[in-house]
Amino acid sequence: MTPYSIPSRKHDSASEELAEWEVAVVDLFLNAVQSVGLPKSLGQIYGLLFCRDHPLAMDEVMKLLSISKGSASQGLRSLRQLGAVSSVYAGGDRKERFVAEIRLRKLVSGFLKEQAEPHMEKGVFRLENLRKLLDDEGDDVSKERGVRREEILSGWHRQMTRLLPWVKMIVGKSDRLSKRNSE
Amino acid sequence: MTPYSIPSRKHDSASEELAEWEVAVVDLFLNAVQSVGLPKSLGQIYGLLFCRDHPLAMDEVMKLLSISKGSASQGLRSLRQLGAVSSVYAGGDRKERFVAEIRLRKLVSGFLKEQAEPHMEKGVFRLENLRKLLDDEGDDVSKERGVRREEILSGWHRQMTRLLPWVKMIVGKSDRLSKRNSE
DNA sequence: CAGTTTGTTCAAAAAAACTTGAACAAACTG
DNA sequence: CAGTTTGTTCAAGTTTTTTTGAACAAACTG
Repeated sequence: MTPYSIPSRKHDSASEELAEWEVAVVDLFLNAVQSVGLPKSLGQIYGLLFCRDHPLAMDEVMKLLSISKGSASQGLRSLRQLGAVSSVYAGGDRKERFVAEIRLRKLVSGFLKEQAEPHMEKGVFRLENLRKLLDDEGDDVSKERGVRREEILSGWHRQMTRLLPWVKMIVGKSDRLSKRNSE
Repeated sequence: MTPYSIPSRKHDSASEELAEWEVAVVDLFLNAVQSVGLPKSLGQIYGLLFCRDHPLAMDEVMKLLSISKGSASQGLRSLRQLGAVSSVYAGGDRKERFVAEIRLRKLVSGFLKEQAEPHMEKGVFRLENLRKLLDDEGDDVSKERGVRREEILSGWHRQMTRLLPWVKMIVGKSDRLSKRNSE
């Protein structure tokens, strides 16, 4: 377009706009997180940090992704809670800066701990409640049917509870094999 | 409330209202499906069918759950596509009736096939696109960084691809152990 | 066939989820 | 301390998703 190549001073960390491939990565994560039911700004932010070698501060994230202060703040908090980013206070600077966690094992186990496990716990209470309702059920035919259903659900719950550790283990293993271990 | 207990003739299949425990089960599934990113009407419908011993027709589902024709129609179609319900044409009746699949193995593999696998395939194309963009990247420093990221993403993709069969296997195994096998 | 039953589709309405930005708080700085 | 920088919160606005119901199609029925 312009006769001379775009000037835009590049400092790697914190250039003013994203490289084309970075846009593609951000978009990739945007889609990926939506598929597991997380807000897309989480994906954008994580994707950006994933691309960079050096920590970014919140205002840089806002500018590079053109998102609001609120989204950036809340998004970074959620990502930290998921264990997907960690913050560092580097440089003489007072700013908090963020880096992406890139060990799949950590990402998966953080996701499971924050998303799956709470659901499993809620499930325990729902099953307890169900048993209580069945105790009170007057109609014997209905009650018998309900008891059978409760047994099935309890079985499912037990099986899902068993599955989670395996998922962590399998992902962790491959992670360890694919590169030299870093933890 | 009323001096005499509610009359409501009960025929098990297709009584006019849900037992208290059935409401609890419907609500349980409503929450469960939302946690995996599916519309809540899917959970309600599945939950209702899960409770019943006999197939229900669409109009019965609509009435029992107070949902619209459109929701029932679309919901049942999605559930069938996921392999979570199957339809039967029983009785002299021309109506299509539905029963819930209650083998966890089937439910999980249906979910993975319809939800997870399409995402994994899309991932292949995204990675291809990323490599193409990196070929075109002019800035050598940025390109080098991008290539490293692409390697990480490819590794993740490979690992997730490996995980899926294990999930099916583990759930399938426990399923087989917990009750006599039925397939 | 005219009428009935059964089920699908899709535009519009409703509900849910996400984002924004202004107001606020906290911590530093000169 | 008055001023600045950094970050959080939340009500209001926007966008996305889901639900509704009326119109339509298909298949049977007398």
